[in-house]
Amino acid sequence: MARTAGSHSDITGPRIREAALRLFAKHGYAAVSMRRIASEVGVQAGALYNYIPDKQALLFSLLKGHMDELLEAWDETAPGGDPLARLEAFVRFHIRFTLRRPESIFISYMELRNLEPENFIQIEALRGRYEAVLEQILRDGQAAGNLSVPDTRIAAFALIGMLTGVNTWYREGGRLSEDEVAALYWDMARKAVGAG
Amino acid sequence: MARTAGSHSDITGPRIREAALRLFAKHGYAAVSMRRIASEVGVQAGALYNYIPDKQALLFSLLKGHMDELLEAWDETAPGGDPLARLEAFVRFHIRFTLRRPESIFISYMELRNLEPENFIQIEALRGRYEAVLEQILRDGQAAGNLSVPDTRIAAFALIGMLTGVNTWYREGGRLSEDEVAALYWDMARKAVGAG
DNA sequence: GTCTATATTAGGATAGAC
DNA sequence: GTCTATCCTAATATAGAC
Repeated sequence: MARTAGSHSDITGPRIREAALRLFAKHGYAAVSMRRIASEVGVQAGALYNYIPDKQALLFSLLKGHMDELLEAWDETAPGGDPLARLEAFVRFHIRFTLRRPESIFISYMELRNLEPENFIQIEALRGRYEAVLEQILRDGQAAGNLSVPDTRIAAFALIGMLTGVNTWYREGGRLSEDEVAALYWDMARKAVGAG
Repeated sequence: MARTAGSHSDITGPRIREAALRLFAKHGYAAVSMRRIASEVGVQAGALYNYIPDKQALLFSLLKGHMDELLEAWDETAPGGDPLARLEAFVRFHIRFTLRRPESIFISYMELRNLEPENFIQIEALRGRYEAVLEQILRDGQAAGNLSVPDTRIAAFALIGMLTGVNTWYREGGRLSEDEVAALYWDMARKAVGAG
């Protein structure tokens, strides 16, 4: 949808972020030029700089937005009570989020190395908070005798790695629904932490 | 170690590959220039082209070399017999390989998107062969009643994701030895597939 | 707010001297 | 086999017209 001229401040900003997210996920931050993003949006490269100060800020904004959204979504979802129920909620939440925001999940750890040091520190801190959520659930479950893992910290990493890996094979419209995928992963995750 | 002149064909070739592997893993293929690789090796950029036709061929060569090495190493390691023993061997093999070749493992799936189509197809085929190894073990174990997973294909992806994730936290010289890490992961992997 | 035009820097790759 | 020098292309970012 090529366009010619005029003012579209309301929609251009979001469209820049959408295009950048999609292109960064597909080709990588360093491989995507500002011209290419602009072309996807239907403007010239110079117009992007009405919305972002530079390319790095665009990447940071996408990652920061993703992590904030992830943590807020969990805070709204998180149940209390039984550690095992909380673990199941976390697993299903993570799978659902990963399936619905595959590009955000993808760049949020693929493009960490392209963040400048200050930005990297901020994103890493948010990531750490998310991992700590799972580790706390595992610790509580261990203390309550609901489950048994050799090391709560490493078990948390192992579980997140297992769950996030769904991105490598899942394609929308495939043989399994979102709920079926979540059920499969919950079955394996539950057993992995000795709550079988 | 800057150098000035002379002929070093025996060592320059391998050093180019080592430098490229390290830099690609740290910063990403697209973010690393040929000049930077040359600088690490201690030659000028033009000299690289005595060893490789272009940058893309360098990336492909690294990924191809890694996958070949991975598959050959497994063929030499793979035991026969009991599916559960084969599964344990696979888990320990994968953890050991991942810990010893973190950079190769890292770029072998981070840089897939920077491969040109023909090259991508080749690497994907090799990756598929490796995943098929694990899936066959799971199928055999399922048939023999050694283990129980909801879906052998997805369980294979889940396990590989879990195991490869060790790269995100393991640092040499940390509190855990390679064998201890392998034991932790084997414990979780074994339980995850219902062979607890 | 967007365009066109451009300053400036850096990239991949090659040519020819040594 | 490596160096220096360079071609050519493309990148980020900015300036000024509309």
